[in-house]
Amino acid sequence: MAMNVRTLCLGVLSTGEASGYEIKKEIEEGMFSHFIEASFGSIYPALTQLAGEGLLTVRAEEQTGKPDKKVYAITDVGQKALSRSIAVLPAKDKYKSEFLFQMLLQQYISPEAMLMAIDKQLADLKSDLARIAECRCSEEPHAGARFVADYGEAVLTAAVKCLNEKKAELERRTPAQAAE
Amino acid sequence: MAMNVRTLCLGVLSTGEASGYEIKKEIEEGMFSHFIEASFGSIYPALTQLAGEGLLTVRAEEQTGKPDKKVYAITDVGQKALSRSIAVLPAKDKYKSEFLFQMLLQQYISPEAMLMAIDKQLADLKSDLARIAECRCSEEPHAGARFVADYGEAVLTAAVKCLNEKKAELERRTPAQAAE
DNA sequence: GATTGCTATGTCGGATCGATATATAGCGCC
DNA sequence: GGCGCTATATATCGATCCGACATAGCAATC
Repeated sequence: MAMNVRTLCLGVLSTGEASGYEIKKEIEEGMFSHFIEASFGSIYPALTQLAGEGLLTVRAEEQTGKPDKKVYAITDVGQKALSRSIAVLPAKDKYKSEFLFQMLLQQYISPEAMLMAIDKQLADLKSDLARIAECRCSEEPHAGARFVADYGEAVLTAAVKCLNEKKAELERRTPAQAAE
Repeated sequence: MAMNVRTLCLGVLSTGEASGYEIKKEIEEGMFSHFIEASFGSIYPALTQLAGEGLLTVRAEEQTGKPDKKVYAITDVGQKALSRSIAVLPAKDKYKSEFLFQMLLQQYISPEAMLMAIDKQLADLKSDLARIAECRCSEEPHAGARFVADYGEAVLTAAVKCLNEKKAELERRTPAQAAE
């Protein structure tokens, strides 16, 4: 599956027209946020390229009180290219975690630093869970959105549960530092 | 936390000396594999650079039946640099999934293609779980390794459970294709 | 009226990936 | 014997992508 920023933009635009800025927001806050990332430095060039190839149309929209924006919409050619891309068996998930790197090498840090890292991880996980709950309410729930929300919720909930256990265990062993 | 290939190499080498090739294997098969990735194209330059800066030592080792290898070992300076790096609060986890991208846009693919993707994802998750179980046995279990193994197991098990439910639900709704 | 924050587009250096090249050796296979 | 495949081992290089920065208009707050 050719999963690059091009395909990502086509995917977001298949749910409705949007500007580059709005695509970034969708990637950061919307349903796509749970399993994908992309920066402006790759989104804007990709949009320009896709529009040049006829997979997207551009429309300049003037706004009052805000800067003008370029609204992109997917074309039939673009939709077909997207369908072709997602018909291929997906590649394996990629997961990168500085947190687990730190936990694996915990022998080199203090118990306090470890507790702080765990608390930060718990906060991150919970904010992700909250975002999923928010998406469930705000967007009309089609099958795809429900699938992703359920999967994300299951995984994040399991992570939170495991971390709470680890934290309790750690506080039992170092009771002096447990009083935050 | 400055989490780049340099820090990654220092982290792997803090568990014992190794060649570039062995570091790659550790990243692919060992304890680090669950939350980190790096290619030869970034590992080899990083090792050369780190050795040039005195954070690593190099030793050419001749082997019979195999090509010679350069064995790298971490120095005191390197160990201190590693400790400084991991003392910082970790950045947020990064998770990229072509699978969930496909599931979110499932309206554009056939139920059969969806089932195949789910089966592949299940196979990937189970092979990851098997790898964790293997690491638990083969390596001597220190606190860090147990932490990472427990966390990974919790998350992957939850994902498998969720996917099995989704698959059963899908097969109830499309019983014609369910007979594989 | 100054600073901060949000919307919006874009560029650019550097980090990283993925494919490829090179070389040696073992193993099965017909 | 030769052929392909796999494994060990190092290295390079183009394409991709991130992260930081630049720019700019307008709103709100202080």
